[in-house]
Amino acid sequence: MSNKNNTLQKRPQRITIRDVAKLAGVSPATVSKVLNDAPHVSQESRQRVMSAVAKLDFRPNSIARSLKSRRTLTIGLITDDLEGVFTTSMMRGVEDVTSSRGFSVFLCNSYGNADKERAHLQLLLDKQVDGVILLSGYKVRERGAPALDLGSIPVVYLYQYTRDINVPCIVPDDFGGAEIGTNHLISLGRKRIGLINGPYHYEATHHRLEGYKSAIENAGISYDPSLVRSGKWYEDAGYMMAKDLMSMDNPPDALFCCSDSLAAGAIRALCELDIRVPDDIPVVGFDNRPFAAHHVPPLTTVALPLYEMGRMAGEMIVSAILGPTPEPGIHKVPCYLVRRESCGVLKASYNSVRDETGSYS
Amino acid sequence: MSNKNNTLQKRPQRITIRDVAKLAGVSPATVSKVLNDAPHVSQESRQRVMSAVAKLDFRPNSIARSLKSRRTLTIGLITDDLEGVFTTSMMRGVEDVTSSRGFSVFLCNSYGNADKERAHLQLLLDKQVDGVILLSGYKVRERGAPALDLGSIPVVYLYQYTRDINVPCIVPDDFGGAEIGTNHLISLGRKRIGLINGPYHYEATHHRLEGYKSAIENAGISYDPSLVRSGKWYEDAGYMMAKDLMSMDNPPDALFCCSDSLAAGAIRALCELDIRVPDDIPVVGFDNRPFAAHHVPPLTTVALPLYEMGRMAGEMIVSAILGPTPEPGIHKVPCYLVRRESCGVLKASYNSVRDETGSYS
DNA sequence: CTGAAAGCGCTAACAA
DNA sequence: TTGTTAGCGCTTTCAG
Repeated sequence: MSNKNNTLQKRPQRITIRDVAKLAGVSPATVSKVLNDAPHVSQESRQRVMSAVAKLDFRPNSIARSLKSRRTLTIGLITDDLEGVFTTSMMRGVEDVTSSRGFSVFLCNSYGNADKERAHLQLLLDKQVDGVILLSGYKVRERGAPALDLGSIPVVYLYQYTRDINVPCIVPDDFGGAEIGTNHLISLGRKRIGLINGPYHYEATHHRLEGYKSAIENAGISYDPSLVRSGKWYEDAGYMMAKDLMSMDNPPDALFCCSDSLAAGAIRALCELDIRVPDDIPVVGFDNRPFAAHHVPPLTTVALPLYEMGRMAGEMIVSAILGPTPEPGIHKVPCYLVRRESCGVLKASYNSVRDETGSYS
Repeated sequence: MSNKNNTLQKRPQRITIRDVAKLAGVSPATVSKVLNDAPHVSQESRQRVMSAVAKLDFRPNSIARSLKSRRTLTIGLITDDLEGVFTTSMMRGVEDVTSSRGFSVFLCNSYGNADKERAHLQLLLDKQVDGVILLSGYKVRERGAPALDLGSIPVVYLYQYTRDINVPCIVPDDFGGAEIGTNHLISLGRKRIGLINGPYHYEATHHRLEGYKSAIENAGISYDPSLVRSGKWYEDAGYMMAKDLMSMDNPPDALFCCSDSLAAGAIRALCELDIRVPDDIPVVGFDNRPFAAHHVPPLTTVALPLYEMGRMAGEMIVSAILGPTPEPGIHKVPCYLVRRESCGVLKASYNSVRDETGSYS
């Protein structure tokens, strides 16, 4: 039974390259060439094909094209935590870049579960994706490789350190970020800068400590380990560590906190101690979380370049697919300072930041 | 292996159904039948095929399958605002459901721009998606239809009212949610409940007002319009409206705010006026934003069922594709109350909510 | 410059 | 029950 008979209800037969060929009075091969900007087509044929395409509103079927060309112009994006606080900015970066290059992205959420990751990867492979981005909310990833062997399909790690050194891996420049934050406090004339850091099982914690030291020492201040604290990333931990630091005989004259939550907790502690921010103690945070702009006082903070990281991951995966092959290994994306009132009064308007306490108007 | 820039690199030949057939000593058609659990295959052939599949680690090529079957088991998810505060929960719901049904989802971000939406839809059509979900962060959508005619491809609207009544449209039950919030305050013995609402160009605003009225009147309290305020959704607006309400000769004895931001602003105002929350004035918010759990005091709030809405959208689109055809028109998903301290002391632990001020440990 | 022909990997009639 | 055949819609030699 020919399916010309049942064109009506189910899936109306779409226009094919043959229809275009017929209307233009050329062969399907010629239409294909025109569609792909291939050479060796007369101006005349090209014109006729183009107008036939326009007239029929023809669009080539990507599936058929992919089957032949073995390219789907499709990538998979697997995230550990779709609702993670850092995830969407990176996703947006990936999506912007890849879609501008004509790629589509399959969204997969693994919940950090290896079985789910494997299942998603399998499906992606079946669907012949051209590449995969593995995005993590900076969780510690035990595994150094994807949960499934991807064969020759390129992979890029986003916000996730890995032991697999043959693959590009995009992370923030935590060292540089810590330098920037510390230097800002130094530029305010502070000499005893307390560091409120995260737990040491995070890579970032070590890099940020080193960046802090580097800035301190470059300023000719000697590193004093008694000014350094480490704990969870949460608000409460910041509160505790700040109280602890301020109770020293020779307390710090500024606080650099390695997350905005820590900074919020620290400021709460300072508040309770009747220490004014920023007049007595300026405070710098890290991350540039949306709430930082609405904190009281608004937080000066070292911004994580999440969107840029996402863009870079997108560019790298596209590059790995279309060439040239990107450099494998760690790629650090610079952090930048966002100045707000927790480090001194600003005259102009703040850096514009999405309104976190209500983003719909 | 040379590879010029922008030259598509082809990947090595994968194992095909013919390889399996050869190894199993049967025809490709038989392999296909086994793979698709079709009848009329001997137990013997089935066994041999299965073991050949296992031995070769064969996986059918979805692209080839799709070309033939005209089904891609793929849907498109277009969001107005990938970084919107309500977006990811819904996305997660969609992803959970669709992936459990064997579908993959293409993620597209339109930035609320019709041209971008059109371009994405075009690409999705080219890639032969089986269905599309249009997700909005509850922005007002001027257009009542997708930016591109999708022909016979099913569409579901998520968190977005539309004039297109032939399509399923999933929204929260704002009316019911407002009833729940208001009733909670009534159950606390309050009689003059102030309503701090959003702007009237949102559908939700009207529904919530009606829900409030309904609850009030069902409780035998007569509706007093002087207790109702409307303004932007933001914190500042909540502050202003609360101040205004509390300056009345006969001020409210409770406040129902139609967003958590409004509630935060209202509480700030009450604080300034030395009015205690919840003892003098209990306050209920709306949305159950992550910060609500960490507010001081933690906010009792009417939760938007975002994840459930996402799941429902996923179920509907799958249903529209595989049958049975889902009911078109508006589907309201019930809101629910989350009790925290802004309405009275709680003995037990709070409802568990993701930690918003630092979700990584 | 153009088009006929041969597939990409899989499915589905239809014969055997 | 099985295998043969004929495509899905497009690309790509390779003769003409």
